[in-house]
Amino acid sequence: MKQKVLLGLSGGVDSAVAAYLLKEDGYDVTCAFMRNWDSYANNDIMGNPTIQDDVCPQEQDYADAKAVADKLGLPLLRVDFVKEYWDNVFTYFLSEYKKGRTPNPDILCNKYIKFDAFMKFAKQQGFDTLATGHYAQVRHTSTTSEMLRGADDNKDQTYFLCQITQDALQHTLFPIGHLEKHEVRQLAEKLALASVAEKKDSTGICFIGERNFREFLQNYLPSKEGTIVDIESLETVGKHVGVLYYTIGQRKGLGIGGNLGPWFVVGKDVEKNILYVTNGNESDWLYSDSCIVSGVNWFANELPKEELICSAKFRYRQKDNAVSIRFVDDKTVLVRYPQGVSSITCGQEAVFYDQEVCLGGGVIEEVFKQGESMQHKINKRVSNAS
RNA sequence: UGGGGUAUAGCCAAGCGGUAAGGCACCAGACUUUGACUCUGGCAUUCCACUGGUUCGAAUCCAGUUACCCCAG
Repeated sequence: MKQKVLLGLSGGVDSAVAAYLLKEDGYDVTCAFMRNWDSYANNDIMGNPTIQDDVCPQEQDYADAKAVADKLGLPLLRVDFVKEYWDNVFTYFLSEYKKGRTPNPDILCNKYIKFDAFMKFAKQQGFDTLATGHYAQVRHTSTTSEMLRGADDNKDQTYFLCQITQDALQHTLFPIGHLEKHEVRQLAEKLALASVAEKKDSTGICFIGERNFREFLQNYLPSKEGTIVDIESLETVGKHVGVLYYTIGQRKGLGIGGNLGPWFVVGKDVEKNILYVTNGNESDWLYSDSCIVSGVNWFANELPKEELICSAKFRYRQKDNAVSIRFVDDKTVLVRYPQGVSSITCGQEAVFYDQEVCLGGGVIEEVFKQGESMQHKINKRVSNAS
């Protein structure tokens, strides 16, 4: 009997080709189009470039997905996790921003929606396996499954998948993970999947889309003007419109002119509504050498007992950083990188790799330099001056 | 109201008689399933504080006006 697979079909080229490959491999494939965001119900008005369009992008994506499913002769379901997305992803997203941190919603979307809510739906509907068009690979063994980077290292998406459970991984297929993007497009071309073959890669928050980000946040978090202070001289160098809208390492949107070159955000005081910046991208205030990562999801059954030498990414598409990590408890690791890495941001994810294997990842809680938290360094600098 | 100095795009800032460098900011693209970073392009068609003058030709020289700064009082 053919294995039943439920494939998330987004209306993009990757999942379309994944559908074809699964079918070729002899699976009994059903497709599902997911809708997780309702712009009107979710008050996603400001900063939304398509809010006035006649055809909303989601429906266009559905039409494109439908065309693919029809072309391949596969059934297409529609599923709706708008409530789950709001409750499990977006609520957390906003609460993190309110704390002055910078969350990564797409990692939560994979954890709670695609590989949890959607996975449960699949099981209820009698599917053995879930598939998606991610650039990632799974290696199944008798006891566990490993997640490997996608073969196209320019498109590798394991970073976003670091929080899915071992159990979910065991029931997952990534049909295009061994391909490179241009091969996927070629296949789509060859199969005459006209609706998606030349479609531009989607960007922005998954299921929400490209937004003017500051305006997007303003739909949910109030503006509150304040000062921008140079952490070096402690002089006011500009004004901001809301400390929550900026992130560590950010250059654009500060509006600071003058002759000192570009400025970068190094920290913020949410209470006092002050944004701290530094001059030049080589500034010491941007570089840290260790951090604490919490809520770690580790794919292997056993946690390493000793310090482990591996590599890490602190943001998507960042080059691998050489690190050593040590578990301080079963969900928390201390990550060290004495060479120094710039702009590591609390709330973002640190994801660990051993060569091609994605080991797991967790949320960056606190960032240190020479044993002192970057936040403390800022606080100390400010209080020493006053 | 003595003397000296400076006035160039939103902010800095080159230019010193031959027809407006550069940086920051900003805007637009590219890159990108988060936020960022990065890259590329655009950004004073000339009233270069203002008004006259010299010159084939001035932001650049001269005179006056105005504003600000500094040193003296």
